[in-house]
Amino acid sequence: MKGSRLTIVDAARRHIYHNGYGSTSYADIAHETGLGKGNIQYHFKAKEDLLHAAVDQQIQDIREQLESWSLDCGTAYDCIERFIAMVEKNAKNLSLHGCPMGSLNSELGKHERRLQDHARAMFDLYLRWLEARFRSFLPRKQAQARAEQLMVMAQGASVLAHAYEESQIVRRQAKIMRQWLHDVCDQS
Amino acid sequence: MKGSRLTIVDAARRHIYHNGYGSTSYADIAHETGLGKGNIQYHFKAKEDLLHAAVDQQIQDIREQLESWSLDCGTAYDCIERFIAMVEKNAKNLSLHGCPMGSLNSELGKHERRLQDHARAMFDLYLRWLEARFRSFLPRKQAQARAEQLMVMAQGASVLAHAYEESQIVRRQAKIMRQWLHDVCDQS
DNA sequence: GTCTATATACCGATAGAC
DNA sequence: GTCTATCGGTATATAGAC
Repeated sequence: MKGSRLTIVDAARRHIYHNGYGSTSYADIAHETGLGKGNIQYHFKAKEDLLHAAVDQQIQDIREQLESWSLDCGTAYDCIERFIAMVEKNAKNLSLHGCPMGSLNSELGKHERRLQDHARAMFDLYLRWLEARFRSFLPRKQAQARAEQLMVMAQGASVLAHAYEESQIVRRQAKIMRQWLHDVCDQS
Repeated sequence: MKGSRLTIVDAARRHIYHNGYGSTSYADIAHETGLGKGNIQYHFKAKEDLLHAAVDQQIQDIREQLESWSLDCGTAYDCIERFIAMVEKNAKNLSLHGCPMGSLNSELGKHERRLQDHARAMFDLYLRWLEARFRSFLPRKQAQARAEQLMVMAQGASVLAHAYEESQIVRRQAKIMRQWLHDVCDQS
């Protein structure tokens, strides 16, 4: 049995991912958790607090994910391919709801720049981790550029797949990313 | 002196692009145009009508843009590079507000799938136009894949540039797109 | 066509009973 | 901790005066 607070944050993450932050209300979370609206507001006085908690938990998940990849994978190449495999594995959700990281940043970037500063930290985690892997076989500046390029491909695939509600777009782009990664390694 | 209706649609396009559809109200458009709220609602009974009109006008703009590119540019290669040049030229706006086409589709895809069906038509226009240019030197299936890949890069660059409010990301990716286009032509 | 006024609903936030 | 009740603000939408 987990505490109310964690239940609320889980529901908030899901609802924000599926409907966006602006279309997420206390009433929605109350309905989804079965708790009263006042209870949600006892734990999170302001709506912004709810978002910060949801982002914090997601950041924690990403940290653990990247750590486990670093341990599991042998070479830097395998690590980066693991990232691509993650994108491909989530093809269905990406086509249905977009990327949880990208779509949240897009929404908050429009008119909640202060909150977006926090959401951007998710991008930082992935980018710095990818850059560190690329640095095993590339100079610093090139490693940075390659990490950025891979993230651009992943985000672009998510946007297009979501627009067309077509998970095959993600799978096609994952294949292209693998070929690209292979070529990048060859050239080094 | 242009009519009220056109004034309203222009303001709606700008406001929706800068703030998102969900955060655009009749009062916002009234304030931005100097017209009364009731006047806006006389021309557009439902808020959805306002979005449809804004999207329709943007579709018209895209059509004219693509037509003029087709006339101006000599080779198919030049046409495609013109698309890349457009992305690069808009780097500043993309970093400040995201891509008008991508961010609108992302928002509507979350909880307004019906309206998103209309917004997706903008993607269709660019993708079909790009595919037609690639077909000058590639078979149908490959041309389709290349058009999709280029759009993925453009959208990904927009998302990342918007998240970091950093227009240089778009410029770096435009350079990569040009190199990619060059390689694609070479291989054919 | 343009405006004011109003109906109705939902939101975030707060106060207080249990 | 959990809930109900309520306030103030704002949204879409409608009715009607000019």
